[in-house]
Amino acid sequence: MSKESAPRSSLHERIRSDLEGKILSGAWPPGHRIPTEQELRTEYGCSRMTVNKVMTQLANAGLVLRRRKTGSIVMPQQSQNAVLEIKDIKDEVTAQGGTYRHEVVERVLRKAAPSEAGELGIEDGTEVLALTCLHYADEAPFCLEDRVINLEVAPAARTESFAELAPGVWLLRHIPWSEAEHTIAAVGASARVAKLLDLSAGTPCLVMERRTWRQGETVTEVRLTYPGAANRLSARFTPSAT
Amino acid sequence: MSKESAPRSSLHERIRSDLEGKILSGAWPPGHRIPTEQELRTEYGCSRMTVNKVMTQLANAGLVLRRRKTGSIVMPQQSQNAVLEIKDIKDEVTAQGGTYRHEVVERVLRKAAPSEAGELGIEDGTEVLALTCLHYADEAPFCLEDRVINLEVAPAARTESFAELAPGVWLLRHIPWSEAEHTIAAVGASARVAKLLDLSAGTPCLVMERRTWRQGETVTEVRLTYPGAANRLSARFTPSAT
DNA sequence: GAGTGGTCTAGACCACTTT
DNA sequence: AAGTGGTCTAGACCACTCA
Repeated sequence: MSKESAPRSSLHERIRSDLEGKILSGAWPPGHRIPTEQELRTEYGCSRMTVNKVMTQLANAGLVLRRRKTGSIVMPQQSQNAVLEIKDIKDEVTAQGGTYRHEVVERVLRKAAPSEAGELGIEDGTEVLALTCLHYADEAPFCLEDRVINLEVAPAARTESFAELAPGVWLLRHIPWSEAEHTIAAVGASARVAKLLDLSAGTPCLVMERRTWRQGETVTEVRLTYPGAANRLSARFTPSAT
Repeated sequence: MSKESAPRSSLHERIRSDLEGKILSGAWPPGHRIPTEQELRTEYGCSRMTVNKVMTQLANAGLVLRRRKTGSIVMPQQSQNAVLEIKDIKDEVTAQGGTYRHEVVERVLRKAAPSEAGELGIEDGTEVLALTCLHYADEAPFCLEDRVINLEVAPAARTESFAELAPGVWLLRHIPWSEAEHTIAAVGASARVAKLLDLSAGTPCLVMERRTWRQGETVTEVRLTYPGAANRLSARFTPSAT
């Protein structure tokens, strides 16, 4: 069997759009039973593999719930779980037309303190690199970066100055991560933060802490402090994950 | 051709894990050329469809870059773009073993003011429902919710008291969303916020604004204000999207 | 022109779940 | 026992891109 015409979008994409539309428009409300793969195959005049591909994608995206024997239904209860994209610092600035630069304020090679080792989930005395950087937008400091790098996982960082590439970007290029954890909070600026970011003490700041692992080993832990009023984290997204 | 044994995990899952391991461990560094589908087919002794399925997933997850003729490579530059999950307010509390309740402080049915209509991207005079709610954890207020609902899209909200279900959850159950946008910032508590959340004015607070659309129409806009010190948003995730 | 991925098919067997 | 999704195959044609 051969196909005949030039498909602007692929068949499974068109089927997917069609089904997504029915779900997101509310035409098929949560809990609504979706035709079986056999029925869809007939409806769209294609093979079962093709509709199966679409349904698998929709299930991964969390739009439908698939069950054997009873068939698939529209996901009964959409999760409020949503996701916020965290952008690269440089991109944040340049996207707004600003000029970006960063500066390494402090660079200390030392052994992990016991408390630190516990936090990082590494052994006492493991060598780490502690960095403090300032990120500037149009020559005004707008982000303070306090970072600890596990040299056991990222030995190449030992001799890296981070003058050209900021630590975050450098790490991404050299050490792929497999898992990460974020925490975001609002805190008043400490004396140190106030001085470095040129604020008055107590100014509300957005603090993001991120820890990154590669295959179970901690790669790095970083705290990014932004003056809260001037800078925002934002993102636009859809409920689909695929 | 038939299969013989009981696969603990499916074949494509095992192939995927294998390839992911090679990429995430660094054995295949960014830019490394991945065997062609033909080679993988031979290596794993399966059909091309199966390796194609795996490679498609890895490409969707952003781990590999696929190109015709030249073949696929490990994604040269992992994006720092990551995602932060935003959880349901009630789940946030109960996950920590607290007791949760909410209270509707104010409920006003009115026509959208011109400025508001502009923000929401709706027409002047569209009827909206403005809500103010307090969310309590163990009887202490921990989140202030200011919400506007577009009644044109969600007419059922007109007669809903939101006494049982908080507005966020109610909307999820009744009006599926297709797109959303988040913004997070740190601000000092205003007099109004301080009073409602029982804080002193100027206390750093985490403010999350979320706007939700369904098929291009604004469904709702909400501002959630959390005392910054006590509450944090956090999430754990992997770079894979699939 | 040749190599690669993108897509699709027709059919098959299996696993799970409900009846 | 029967219905449904989960997976896999062998083969095919096409589209894109490089040489």
